[in-house]
Amino acid sequence: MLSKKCKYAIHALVYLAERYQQGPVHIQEIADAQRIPKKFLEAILLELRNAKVLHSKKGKGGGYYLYKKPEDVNLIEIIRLMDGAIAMLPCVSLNYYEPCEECKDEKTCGIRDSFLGVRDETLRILSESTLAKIVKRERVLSKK
Amino acid sequence: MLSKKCKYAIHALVYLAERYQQGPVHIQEIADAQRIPKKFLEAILLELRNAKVLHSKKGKGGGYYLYKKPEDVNLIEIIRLMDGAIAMLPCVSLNYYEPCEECKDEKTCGIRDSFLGVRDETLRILSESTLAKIVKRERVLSKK
DNA sequence: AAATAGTATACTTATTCTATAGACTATAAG
DNA sequence: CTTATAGTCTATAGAATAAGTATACTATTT
Repeated sequence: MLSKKCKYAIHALVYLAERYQQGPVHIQEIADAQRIPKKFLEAILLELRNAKVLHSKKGKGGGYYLYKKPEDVNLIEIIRLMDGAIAMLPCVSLNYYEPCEECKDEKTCGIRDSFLGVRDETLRILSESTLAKIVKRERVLSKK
Repeated sequence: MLSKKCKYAIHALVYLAERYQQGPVHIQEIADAQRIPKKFLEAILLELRNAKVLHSKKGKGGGYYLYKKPEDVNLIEIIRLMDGAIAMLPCVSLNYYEPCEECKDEKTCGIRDSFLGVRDETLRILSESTLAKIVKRERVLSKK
């Protein structure tokens, strides 16, 4: 399961993607709209800013705004930033690889293969899921 | 990531699957072979026994043994028993469904779809991964 | 009867998650 | 140039969960 932090991040980013290129959005507005504790949201947006996904503008009329294009931010990137590894086992993780303590020999491990498959499919689906696609999908769904 | 408990369970079950229909295996033997703390393993095997995956025999010469056939136990079942939901969001979980607190309206949520896809693929791959297949795979791999 | 081995409950410890507090810094506007 | 606004940063507190341990009990086999 994704952490709350990660879910908050996704919702905040979708919110900002809906307002892409419409100027900075005040953090309090995002917190209110998405019902996210403001201080918690601050920490999240700060991380996203350090990862160059967002930019911020200080002072009156300031706030956060999407730096990358909505079609260039996908769910994989967000999840990795917030929750870390995507894989269900450390030994099949691309970015957070670690040998399994439990395994004697990775090469003859019959368990790995299944989880490699899961990781590949997860990666495929979630990297195709960009903020642009999510916003588009919401617009289509809400018009029905 | 899977919990240690879940990884231990998988390894213990694979160990028992390798010894299917060869009589009960003493818990200490499994603990030693897989380097699992014995007391922790007891709790795990007990749960698997209550779920009718394993049976046990008490007294001298007793131990645990696979009750279901190795081809009828898959990774999905084990993970569900040990860690709960497979899905990354509660609102796309089959067995542990809960509405998302974060969402206003599930029907117009653009995020859900992606995670539905991930869940389906994960389910497909892991339900095909039976203990029998894992054991077979290990035998093939170790002969190379 | 004695040894073996599984069953059950309770508890500890460590870690992570979620959330909050408060002081600080930069910017815009008057 | 002052004041209000709004983001930045560090620290920390409380709750929940995970991982492992201790102890007592019950059932079975020989």
